[in-house]
Amino acid sequence: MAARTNPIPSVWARRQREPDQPSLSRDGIVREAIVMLDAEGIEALSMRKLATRLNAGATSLYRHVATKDELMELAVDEVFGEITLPPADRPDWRAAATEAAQAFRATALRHPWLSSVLGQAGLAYLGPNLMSYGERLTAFFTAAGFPEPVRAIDTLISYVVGMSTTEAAWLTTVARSGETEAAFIARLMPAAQEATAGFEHLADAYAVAAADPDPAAARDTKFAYGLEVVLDGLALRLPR
Amino acid sequence: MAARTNPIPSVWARRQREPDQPSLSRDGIVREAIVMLDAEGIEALSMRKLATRLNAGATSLYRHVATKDELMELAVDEVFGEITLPPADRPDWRAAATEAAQAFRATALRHPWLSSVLGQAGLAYLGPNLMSYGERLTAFFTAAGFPEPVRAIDTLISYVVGMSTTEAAWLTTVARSGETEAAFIARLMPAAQEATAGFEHLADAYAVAAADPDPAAARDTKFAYGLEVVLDGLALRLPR
DNA sequence: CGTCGATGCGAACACTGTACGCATCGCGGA
DNA sequence: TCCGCGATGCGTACAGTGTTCGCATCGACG
Repeated sequence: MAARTNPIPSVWARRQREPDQPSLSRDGIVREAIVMLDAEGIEALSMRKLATRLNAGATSLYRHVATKDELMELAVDEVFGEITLPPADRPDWRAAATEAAQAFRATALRHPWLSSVLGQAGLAYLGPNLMSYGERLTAFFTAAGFPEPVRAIDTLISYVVGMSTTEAAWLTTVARSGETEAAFIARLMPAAQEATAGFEHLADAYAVAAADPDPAAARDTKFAYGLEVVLDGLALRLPR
Repeated sequence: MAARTNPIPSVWARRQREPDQPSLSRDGIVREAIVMLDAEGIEALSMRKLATRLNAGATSLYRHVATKDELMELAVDEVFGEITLPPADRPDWRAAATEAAQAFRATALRHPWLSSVLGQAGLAYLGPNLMSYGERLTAFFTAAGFPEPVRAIDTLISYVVGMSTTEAAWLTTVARSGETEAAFIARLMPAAQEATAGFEHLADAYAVAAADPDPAAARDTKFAYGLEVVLDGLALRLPR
């Protein structure tokens, strides 16, 4: 670090530790990967591009991460850490479940690549943040008096995962088009009309959906509707 | 095929139409792709390997299919065609919905790669078989008197998709290990115990699940439980 | 000062999806 | 009979991918 007076050229070639980029670290790699995934989508993430962003050589990443799949596992668990749950002593299980479900959906939509990874790997990651999410959710349902709390949360998060991943995939398609959601729907309508020709119920449904001026709000209420359905069904399982 | 006596070399070089392999066709390509996907998983499917299986050159496929993504779309819609729905005049909406849900799950488990594709592309494919599935499902709920049949089926298939894709991803992981499901679970237990250390509810749940002698049956009842929950919730939306 | 484990990285390998241009085919018209 | 012509097959090539290997360099410790 001290200025050496030695004129040997190798001095200039010698790598100097950059203070703002404290070399490579597992966490740094994962974090930058998430930034890239959010910004450019899952198919744009390559080890080489990621390394370039970190001012590193492509293969240096493999000192901190065994494989790209492992990197994705770490990224998934990292974003699961974003999900904030209500405090454990919340008395109203229904409000708590609603909050938990909506928090999950919010992060799934904030990181649309998540649905791709879940489709390939499922929820079997065993990462600490996912574990803690499951644990706290189970605690809510146990405290509420559910006889089979694990079954209950499996049902709930199946719904949440199914709706959120479908939604995220849709939003990814929209984003790739570069248009607003409403504009994309409008452009899609001719194809949809042709595809639903002969299917009267669907044709109606598509027409109604396409006429909605605020698609994002429509998705919100659609999610909320299904969530209420599931919670109603679960409430019937409560003793008394 | 017949032994020609003409010694001109070009005769032997001339391509002979194989009768059993009636050259390339879009349907044939899609069908063989599905066979490969089922047998070796989604990451094993490459255009070159698929072409080799069809006794074709790699780039010949592009005469019938614009891109690999398009091929996957076609494959997805093809397997949606496998889903058999109960006859439309079935009076009991609940039985019909159960059958439809179970049929979906069955094909999702028979073609585990489907969940990967759905994670990336969602259900926005507009393929004819998917359309017809949606149409007939909507018809059931409309006939049953649901005020918002589209909302109802969105909720139902969100649950079904969420549970089925998670299950399919799990089964893929198991299959890659080459072990039976029970053996794989047994081998996973140490890691799971470590991962759930400090999470008492989860630790219990994992221990109980690992002790089950028939994991496949356990998955069946888990799916059925959640399905009943959703249908109960939906039943509350029926007038009267 | 010398050594050692950890870290970074350039080159290379085996693949991938796909664009391009040429060869070949069966067929309809002159 | 011959000629063209559109459809089909395919060899080559390109730009990229994840990952392995072996070498260079580093900071810390004896």
